[in-house]
Amino acid sequence: MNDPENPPDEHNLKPTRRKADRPDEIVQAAMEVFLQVGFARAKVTDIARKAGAAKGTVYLYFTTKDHLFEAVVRRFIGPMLNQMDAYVSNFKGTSRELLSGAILICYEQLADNPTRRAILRIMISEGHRFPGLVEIYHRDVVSAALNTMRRIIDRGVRSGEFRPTAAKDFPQVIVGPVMMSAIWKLTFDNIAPIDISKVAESHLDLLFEGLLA
Amino acid sequence: MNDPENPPDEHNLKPTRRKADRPDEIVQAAMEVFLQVGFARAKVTDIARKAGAAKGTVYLYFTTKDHLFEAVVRRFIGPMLNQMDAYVSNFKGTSRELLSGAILICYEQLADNPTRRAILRIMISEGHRFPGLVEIYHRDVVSAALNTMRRIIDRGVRSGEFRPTAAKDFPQVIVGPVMMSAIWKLTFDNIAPIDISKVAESHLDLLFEGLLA
DNA sequence: TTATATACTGACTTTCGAGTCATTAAAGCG
DNA sequence: CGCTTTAATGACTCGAAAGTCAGTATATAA
Repeated sequence: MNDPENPPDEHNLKPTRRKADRPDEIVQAAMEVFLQVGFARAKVTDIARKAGAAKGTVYLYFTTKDHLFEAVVRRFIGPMLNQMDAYVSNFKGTSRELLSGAILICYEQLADNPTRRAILRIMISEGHRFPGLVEIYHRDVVSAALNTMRRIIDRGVRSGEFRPTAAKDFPQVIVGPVMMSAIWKLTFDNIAPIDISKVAESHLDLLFEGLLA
Repeated sequence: MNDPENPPDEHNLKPTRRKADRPDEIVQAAMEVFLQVGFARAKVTDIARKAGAAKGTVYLYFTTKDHLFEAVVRRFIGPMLNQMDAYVSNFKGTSRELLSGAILICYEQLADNPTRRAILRIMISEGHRFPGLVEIYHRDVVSAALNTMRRIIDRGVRSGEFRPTAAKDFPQVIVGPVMMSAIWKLTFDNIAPIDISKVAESHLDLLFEGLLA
């Protein structure tokens, strides 16, 4: 390919695409608009304007509003929880500390972060129209997080720190309050705001110690 | 009223409104359609057809699609958790049993019931456009349920059965897994179905006993 | 039976926004 | 500088669905 006498694929670098980053600008703008008004009420014109372009430009890069939507979701799902695995793998302390940390990361990643919350809302409200996206979200985010939880619980059980409970089979129970917090922020926060860090604290206490005296 | 010589307020009963129950038929039909396709993609014509009427008829009773939507939500929020209070008030057993029962009712009412789940989805996805509805939902459903939880926890703490935890201040933590189950059913159930009764069981075990050995 | 009021209808009007495309502007290149 | 290719534009088309209303059907009253 990089045969010197015969400049390889001459279009590669030279044209210096004036705007190779237009697509991402548009995706970014689209995310903001979807966040504010949801998919159905988002106008392509508005997205374009926010990206500093005209409507036609959007259709230069995305064939359809639906496709643009897909691109947005893929783009923002991607960098979601690489953090977690790294954290878990090289951890040395007790399983309690480990699980606490992991759960706190979940709060940070899902409940605290407006963009991630927006994705969640989108999945819930627009999900049935885009089954492919839901699948990706499930695999890359939900399932991934739950599996991490499972691993940690296993670690704790094997070390004798944790009781062998059914929690391993239903990590949903463990992260349930995180989901609750995210939904709350999305929906009820202007009526009755909650302090996520306090919720998290209470969550961890209850999770480990239980409610009984 | 059947005074022959001077018919009192002649409009009152006589016309025998041929269809006093039309509005409710329409609301019912609207709920079904909203449940299937969401608010934005629901067509008034479809709602009308499903109610066995023509589009014009809908606008005879509801000035706007938005108003119809409001009517639907109000109608279905209403009879949501009267069950709970009755249950709690005349309960005699241990607080653990009481709380277990209350939580199971929550699962039944929110996670198991398709209509209630639909309302939840609507609140999450359409909420910002209808702040009044969210407020009602919060007051009549969410806040009501959380307060019941608080009362039960208090009862348990006073009787010495429960530890005095911060859970009383954040009952969200306690019902979090219920919310998670509802969302799961709404969003991921065809990818990875869950058995709600098993989730509930695991939830209760963990809640009372905690995770630690 | 006729007159009048009420319930209902669905063809029509209007609005709105997704998607197109002829045109313009700019960049690269000899 | 022209010539060509590529990026971008926004006025326009077109379909879809909300909302209207003149007209029809049915019931009650007289």
